[in-house]
Amino acid sequence: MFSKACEYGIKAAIFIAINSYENRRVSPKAIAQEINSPQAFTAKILQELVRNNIVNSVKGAYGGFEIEQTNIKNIKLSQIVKAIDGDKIYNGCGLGLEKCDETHPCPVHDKFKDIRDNLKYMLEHTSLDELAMSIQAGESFFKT
Amino acid sequence: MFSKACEYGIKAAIFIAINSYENRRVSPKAIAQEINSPQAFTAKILQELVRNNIVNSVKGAYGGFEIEQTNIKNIKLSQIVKAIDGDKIYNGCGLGLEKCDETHPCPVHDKFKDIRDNLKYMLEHTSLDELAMSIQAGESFFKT
DNA sequence: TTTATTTCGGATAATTTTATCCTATTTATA
DNA sequence: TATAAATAGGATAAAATTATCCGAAATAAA
Repeated sequence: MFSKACEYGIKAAIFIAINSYENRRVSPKAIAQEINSPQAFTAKILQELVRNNIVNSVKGAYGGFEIEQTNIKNIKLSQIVKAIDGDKIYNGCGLGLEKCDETHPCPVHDKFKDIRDNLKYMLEHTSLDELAMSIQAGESFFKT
Repeated sequence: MFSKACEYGIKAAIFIAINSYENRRVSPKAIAQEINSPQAFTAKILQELVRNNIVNSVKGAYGGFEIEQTNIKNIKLSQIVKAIDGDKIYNGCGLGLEKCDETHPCPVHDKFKDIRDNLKYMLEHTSLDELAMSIQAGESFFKT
């Protein structure tokens, strides 16, 4: 579904959100430990999230990654996914055709339509805030 | 969504089905041309479909790949996907957790539930026959 | 201003996926 | 039985993804 990079990116963003609500910046090291991901690779993905203005980074002592508290509710899963994996997951063709739409569909186009629309809707309507809350409430988990 | 191998496998199976209805066996070369895929790689994927009893191969002169006509209606997309990509697409965790279920969910588990269930249902209820018919009717296409 | 801390970013390596090539094996037919 | 036509399968290669390492740049605080 998502690439590993994207999975790490989503989990990292959630963890940063949780800490930003507590006014704490977090390091790639702390993030990687918490979400169970390779640290250096996670750091690369964080750079990508920074470039896409999803998280903010502060260099130097007492620095780290953070998200402006007022933004956490506005950030949608779709933004993170798009920043890392692009939008092929809900805009691409299920069978890899370059051009695939109503007028020139692949054999599974119609079958996938609802699923892809639902996926897109879900990603565009799920906020980082929701996900952070469920972790904080102990209702969901980063690691198995 | 699917791997390239799986995309090729699905398209190949559809093309074989169409030809099997006409009592024609097809070669990896003909398949690759029709579905726009690399021939040798496609041949590997065909072997996998043969091993999973989804298509039948006949070696030697006048040989090729075929599917028993009476089976075409019974073969579901889920069988092809499972043979090539496994079932992680609808049984795996959206964030890559080894163990992720109702009692120990990842942050997006609930959000993905309906989507994955719908995907699973669709794959399990879409037959090769349907897809072959839509191609034959000129209602869908293998290439862009 | 120096030092310690921290992210940034380039280089590289490992792994997986995708793709190619070549030979062995099988089989129908002449 | 010999031959031509096919698939099977092993060995590689290429490309993409995942992962690691290290020095440069930035920054807060002593």
